[in-house]
Amino acid sequence: MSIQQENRFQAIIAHAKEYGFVFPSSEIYDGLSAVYDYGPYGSELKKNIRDHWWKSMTQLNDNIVGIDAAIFMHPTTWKASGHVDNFSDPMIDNRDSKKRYRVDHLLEAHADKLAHEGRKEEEFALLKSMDDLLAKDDFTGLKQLIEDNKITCAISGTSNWTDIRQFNLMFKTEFGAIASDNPNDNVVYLRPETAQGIFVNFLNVQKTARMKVPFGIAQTGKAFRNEIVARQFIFRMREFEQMEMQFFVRPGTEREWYKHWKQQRLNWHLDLGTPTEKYRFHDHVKLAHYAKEACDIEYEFPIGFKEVEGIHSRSDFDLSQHQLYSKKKQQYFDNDIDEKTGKPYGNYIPYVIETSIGLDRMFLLVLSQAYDEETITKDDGATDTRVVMRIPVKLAPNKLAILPLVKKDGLPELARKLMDECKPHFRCFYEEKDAIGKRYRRQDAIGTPFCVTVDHQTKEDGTVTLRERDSMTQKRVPLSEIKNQILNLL
RNA sequence: GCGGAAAUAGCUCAUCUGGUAGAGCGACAGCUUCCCAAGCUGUAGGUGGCGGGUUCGAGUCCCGUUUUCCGCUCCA
Repeated sequence: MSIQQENRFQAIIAHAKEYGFVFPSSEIYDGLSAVYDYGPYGSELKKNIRDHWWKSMTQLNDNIVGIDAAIFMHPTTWKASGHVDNFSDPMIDNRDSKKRYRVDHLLEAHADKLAHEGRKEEEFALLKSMDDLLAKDDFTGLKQLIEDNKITCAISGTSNWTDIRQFNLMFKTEFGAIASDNPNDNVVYLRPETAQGIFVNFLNVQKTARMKVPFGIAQTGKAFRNEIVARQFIFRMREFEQMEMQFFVRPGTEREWYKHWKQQRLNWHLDLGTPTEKYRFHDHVKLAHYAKEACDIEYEFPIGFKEVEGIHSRSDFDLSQHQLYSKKKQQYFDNDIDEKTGKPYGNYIPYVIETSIGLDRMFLLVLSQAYDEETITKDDGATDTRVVMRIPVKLAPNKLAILPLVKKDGLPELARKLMDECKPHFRCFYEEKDAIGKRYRRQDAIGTPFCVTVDHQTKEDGTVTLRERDSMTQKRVPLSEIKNQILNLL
């Protein structure tokens, strides 16, 4: 990463805070690591991104419907999905090599070694002790076990171990107001992904909305993960928001749908005006256990190319797992005629293509793409810098600023009238303080695409100046046409 | 997690070798102003990250701690 890019990232973070887009969480208490709050303009921008995604998914595709599942889900959900097993392992670090190990892996490796040396009884004893201690979450005992067996790090060769720590990637909380003797009785997790809320509702949605495969279910919502490293601003947060769509298809057609959605999703990004060269696909070579094909859409952030969205061909893994754990059939009966057999396709568990985009990452993408420090030369030859957020019109927090040139001679009254006319239709901002140039710059800094200035000529011929953010050009437009002109651009 | 650096007003910074904190910008109020910020006047805002120590006296020296940034590490 170059110094210039580094500075640019810092500048964007500072700008986001100073202009009410993103604040560190609980800042007056020194903040909460990897948690952020969205301010007045940030919350508008975020909402606009979410709405834009939602509309493009559900309104523009008649075979996609939305849901809003709860963050709390039955704990078995996460056993079925594999999260319980994969997201909470006791770990230990070797202080010399800085290498981190899963405790069970470390002990099992040692047990293997014992087995190879023909010390079967010791092997079994070790594994049994390990299982007992793991079941009790006895980390002190486990560390003692590692030390007693003189297990060393394969890299440093030393046994200079840290204490054992549990890495809970999922947040746990207690369900029910009454405490139980066994705390495990009441455990629920804050969902680490929104997808499972879609999968467990697959049949509810299919039946009630009378959907036929292929169809999709879209959802936006918060998800929670304990990230090990908390850095990189809102790119990596413990509480974040996903926008996911699971598309259910007939087995055997997943390939073409995967390709379809891969292209569709890239088009969605490009449609916002971002140059193609800022995007690239990253096809996964190593696939997760459930995946048949997977890729990321990466955007060139100031910190390099990073994943914004993932498109995964998940096979029937999720629905099959839920069928297995819930003992409820997750099948769909397909009445369409299979040309090969002349009969309906019949019952099957659909395959799934997932598109999953991080709303907060998309937000950061928009900020990164929009932020610009521009040097402009004035009429007298002097130079000046302008910080402008070139946010796409449809995403901008404010669409229009309405500014009387001076706050007298009846100009504020005319401006207020326009404000009243426009504000039911799109978000407007009114200001009569300070010099007009200063007000323009303030709007540039928060990405308002248009400013209308009411001046004395308005009183004579009913026209105002409409000033465009990116080019700073202005033209005279009849006051009566402003509302419709802006509406046409949204 | 390890190593390094930093922390003074909303922002950028100053306060020489310890003597009880200041500027510019910004914000707010008013004046002025007929189209691209930095005209005028006024106002607000700091227990100098937090805790402890040395000292007659600490923003300044020492220790601890927290947070942030950088590098490495880790990452479903």
